[in-house]
Amino acid sequence: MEEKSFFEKVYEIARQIPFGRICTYGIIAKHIGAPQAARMVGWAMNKCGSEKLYVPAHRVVNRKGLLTGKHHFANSNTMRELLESEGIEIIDDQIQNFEKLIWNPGIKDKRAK
DNA sequence: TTAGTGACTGTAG
DNA sequence: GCTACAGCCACTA
Repeated sequence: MEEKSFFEKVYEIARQIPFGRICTYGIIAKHIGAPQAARMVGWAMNKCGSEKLYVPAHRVVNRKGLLTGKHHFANSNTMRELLESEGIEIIDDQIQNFEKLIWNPGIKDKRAK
């Protein structure tokens, strides 16, 4: 069967995040079927940088909307710059209108209420 | 081979 | 409302 690895699933979902939208580790983990394995999602993001895969890790933040993973980018402000270039406002490493920008896998373009 | 770590989340006290 | 603990899977030493 096509049982993709945990990481593969993470990457696939992460790549589905549309422009100007964000997602949380928990949402991705839950979509995979392991809502408590959100830590692995972050670990996968860390690996994706080494694998040189196109994974918008900058669009993945924790449940609070904080850029907890920014430290793993080349520069601490790289993540923020990428998000700002997509029209997302970042203040003090926290996404503004975070709840409105959340994107859920499966939902096409409906803005999360 | 075994043990530890890791960008988190949810529940309980 | 805040703090603390347990759980998940994969990779590295």
